[in-house]
Amino acid sequence: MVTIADVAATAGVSISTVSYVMSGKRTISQDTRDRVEAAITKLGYRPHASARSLASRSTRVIGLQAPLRSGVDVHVIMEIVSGVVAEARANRYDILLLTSDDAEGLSRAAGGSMVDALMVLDVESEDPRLATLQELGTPSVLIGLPDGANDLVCVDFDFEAAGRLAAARLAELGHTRVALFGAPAEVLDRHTSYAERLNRGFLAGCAEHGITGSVHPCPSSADAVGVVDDILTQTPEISGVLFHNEAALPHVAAHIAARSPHCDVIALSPLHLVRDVPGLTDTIEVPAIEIGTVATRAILALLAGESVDRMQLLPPRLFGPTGS
Amino acid sequence: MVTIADVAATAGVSISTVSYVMSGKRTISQDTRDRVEAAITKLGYRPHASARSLASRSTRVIGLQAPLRSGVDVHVIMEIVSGVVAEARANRYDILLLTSDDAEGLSRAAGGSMVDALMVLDVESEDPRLATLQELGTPSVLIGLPDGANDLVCVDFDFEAAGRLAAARLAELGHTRVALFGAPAEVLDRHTSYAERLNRGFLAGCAEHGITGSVHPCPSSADAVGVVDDILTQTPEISGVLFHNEAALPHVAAHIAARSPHCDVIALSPLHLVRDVPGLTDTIEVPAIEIGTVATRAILALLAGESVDRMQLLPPRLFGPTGS
DNA sequence: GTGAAAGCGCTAACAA
DNA sequence: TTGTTAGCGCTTTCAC
Repeated sequence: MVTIADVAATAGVSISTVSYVMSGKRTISQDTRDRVEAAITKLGYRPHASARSLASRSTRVIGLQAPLRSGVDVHVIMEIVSGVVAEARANRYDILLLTSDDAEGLSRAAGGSMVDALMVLDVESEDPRLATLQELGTPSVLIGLPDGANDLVCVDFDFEAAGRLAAARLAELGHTRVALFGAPAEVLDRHTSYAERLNRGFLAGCAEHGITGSVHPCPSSADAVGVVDDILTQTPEISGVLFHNEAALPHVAAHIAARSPHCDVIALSPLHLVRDVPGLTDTIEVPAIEIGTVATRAILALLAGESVDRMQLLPPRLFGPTGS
Repeated sequence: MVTIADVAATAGVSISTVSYVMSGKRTISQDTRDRVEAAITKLGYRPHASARSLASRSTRVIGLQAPLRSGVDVHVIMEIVSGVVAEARANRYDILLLTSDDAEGLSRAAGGSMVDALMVLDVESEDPRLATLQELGTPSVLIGLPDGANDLVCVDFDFEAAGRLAAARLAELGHTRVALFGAPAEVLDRHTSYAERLNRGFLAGCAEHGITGSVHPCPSSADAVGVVDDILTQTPEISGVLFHNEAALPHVAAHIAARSPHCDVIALSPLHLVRDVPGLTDTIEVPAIEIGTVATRAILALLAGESVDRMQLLPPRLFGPTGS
């Protein structure tokens, strides 16, 4: 293994000079810098991450607790994760994946000094991990919006505003009886924050516009077609729908278009997933990659000791069938 | 921060004794052991991961390069990853997520001693990362099956056998003209190993049973319906289909059942994704979690210096509509 | 059965 | 502008 001492010897300088060339924390003469960099390249030197983090008390690793649970939208999780990884790497951070979605995984990573910061996805309204995060004192960012006061930084899509926006749009289209088909029952049972906020916003938006709205859980499987069909049959007045379940959308979209051609359907989804889905009136984008990017920037800001907004909600945007 | 010295002082023993209590590499008297463990608990001691790995020359971290690319089946990737994480954690290993799917990410992680081993998903037939892995000399396992000789350990589902099995089953059902709707064109263009193997096995199976088979790329979007429809219209003799595109399956399944009720459809998919999809004759399971588990066991075996099969292909299993 | 002490490879004072 | 050196917190020889 090539060590900093090898580089120093090859370049004919001391090891601290090599260290300072790499960190840029000291001014180095051009000549010295050149020789050191040449030696680094020649030897293929890579600093030993553990040695570095032991000495510098910083790992340049962010712990990411992403759930691989059922019912949660895999595409969205994947995109958030890829946004996180990309932004982290762009700032020379790596990602340690913690999927056991319990608090112990968080303490293990932080307590063992494996990470400089923690990011937690899919936060529930009353999430037991929050207390752990507070105690740990490790810089942390949540993706999601738990209830109650806490001084953790939260980043999320503004699902409540999205619900309102959809209701407003459906009212504008002239509908007076509308419905939200949303997360599967198991997600609501866990009190997943985003699902509850979307429901709340949608109903509030309906009230504001004097129209009647209802919300219905929707399974992610092919069963969704039957569920949706039943409800549209039972309540034939429903003429506008907000649909938020990426997994079920392909099953359902064509079906609604066929059975109720005059029904307007707004999808809440990452745009690329609905690009070719027929029968959609509009789409409200879930900016999944951006959520990951913004959350990561928040972590980087915390690590840099900068002040960070305790809550950052990305506003919804409405796109027509051909793109805004 | 609590260090091993604090524990030693509290327990009234030396630092090395604490270390040996934790590692179990030395026999310790019951009394000493009790006092040390009490001190560890009392102080909430967690060994510093970097210090440990610097001294022991082992990180207990596995680098996982998982693509978050388009066209690749997200559910399957997610399940493989969750299988990997679960098995790794069960053996006290953590996962460092490397998504930039280039060779540089691998050298960075291995060269910087951030990981003890590497795992690479979604290997292509001629994958530029293989040369890097060979040079690095880091214990590595591929999920996928590249062409050509290499001494890397490969784990995958036996897509070729699955193709054969599907062809045999369709022949058994009496069909003489069958088709495989498979991966999107962009996946084939990248020469992704599994797609090519599936095609090969399917066509070979058809030949073996004296029936005519054809293979067709299939987009993952809602467009799939049109593509499939066109082909079934152009070639009305097709009466049996093997379908391998999880994303498109929900769009297409009901459509085929409706337009061609006598057409048998076999899905190649993780079982839980097809549980409620109507109109499927059979399903060949893609055991995604198991792939992750088996691949991780292979890495653990390599790390333990045990001998490992250079190629481990998980055999396909056929399930009827109600399960096996 | 236990302790003392020499590193592991790096960073960052402190010195020059 | 550069070098010397004391740690960072642990593992593991060597010694008792």
